[in-house]
Amino acid sequence: MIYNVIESVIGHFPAEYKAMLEEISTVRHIDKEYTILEQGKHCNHLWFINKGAVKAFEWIEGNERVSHFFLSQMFFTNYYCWVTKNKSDLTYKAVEDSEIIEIDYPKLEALCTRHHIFDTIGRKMAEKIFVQEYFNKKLLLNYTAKERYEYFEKEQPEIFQHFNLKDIASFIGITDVSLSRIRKERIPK
Amino acid sequence: MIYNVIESVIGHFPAEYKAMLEEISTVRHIDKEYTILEQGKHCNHLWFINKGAVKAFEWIEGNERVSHFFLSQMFFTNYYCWVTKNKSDLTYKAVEDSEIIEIDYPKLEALCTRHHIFDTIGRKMAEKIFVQEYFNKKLLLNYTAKERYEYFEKEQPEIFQHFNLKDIASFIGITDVSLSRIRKERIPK
DNA sequence: TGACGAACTTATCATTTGTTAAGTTGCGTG
DNA sequence: CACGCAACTTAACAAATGATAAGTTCGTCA
Repeated sequence: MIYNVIESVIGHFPAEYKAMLEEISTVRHIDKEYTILEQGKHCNHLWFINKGAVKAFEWIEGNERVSHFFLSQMFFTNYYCWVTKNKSDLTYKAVEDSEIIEIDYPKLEALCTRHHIFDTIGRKMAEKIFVQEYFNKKLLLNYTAKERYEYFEKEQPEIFQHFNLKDIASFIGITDVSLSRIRKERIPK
Repeated sequence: MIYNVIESVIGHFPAEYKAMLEEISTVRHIDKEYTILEQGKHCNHLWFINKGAVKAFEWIEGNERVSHFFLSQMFFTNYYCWVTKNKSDLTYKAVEDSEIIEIDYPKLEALCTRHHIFDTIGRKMAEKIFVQEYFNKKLLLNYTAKERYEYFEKEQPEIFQHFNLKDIASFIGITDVSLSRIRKERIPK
């Protein structure tokens, strides 16, 4: 539930604010393969996944380069777009039939200026996004593909239940063929 | 000048606030190789470089893995520490004799709660740090070592005037020997 | 139920990067 | 001034990853 996630970050979230948030939110049921936001378009929403799974990727020389995975009970948006006001560098696509809450960003900004609590939520979320990016950058810089694979296998096994190995390979920074080789070498161990 | 940098971000920065900032700041002259913040210690400051150059790195299997370069007229700190309250994962060291302004973080936080303008500065800076990390992560994920080298050579040539090639190689994610090879292959072109 | 395609694996060879060690250059310092 | 050291390069070989193509498995759907 979206309020559980919010309250885990800021503590109690009063009913009056819940009502405000609901006013600018829409629940959407989307099919597998549905494109939520396309590369080159502006990002005007914040999303929350009630059920399902979403990936974010970029076209690099004809291949999808996956940079983010989002699962049930996660918020997602292109924070880079919000900060820079640029068009989206990524495409966001559902990999399963999903139910998402779509929150209007301009209206959310308006709430932020009028109610400090929304500002706090926004800041805390931005901090979480930063730490996530920072961590993943360190993983890419400091560890081998094999170590990165083993990390995700051990620490984020849920990913393997929702995304295919080609997308996971891309996320790790290697090809699907290389990942297959790494997986093979691990079995006799 | 530090105020030019601040005003480039938020516009006019009134004299009364300048005085407040100066009260919690100390100008320090440090030697080449001086360690400003050590891995494993808490990060309680924000720094601004009046003159000089600073690198941030982490010990990975006996090698320095450089993750950040900072030059004159730049702010720097370990933002990850501020967000998570963890001890520093990086060591920050001057690579030249430098002059830096050291700003007390707890006192800065106190100013933030009392004067909204400091909060705004903090948020804008955090956004810049995020975009920087995001960009560098994309560079690592989407481009080859050679492309990354060419990017820095073209877009950030100042780096080459202050940091040695071993540190630059580390920053790009390869060994100094590999970087040397890449540089060699480029000359006959 | 049978054909197709997506997901994944395997094999082979090319390319990139790492590792080790030796060589060169230039600068600071006793 | 000469010595030593740090920065950088070069060479030879090893290891990791990419690219291409073919093979396997399995679920979907006409």
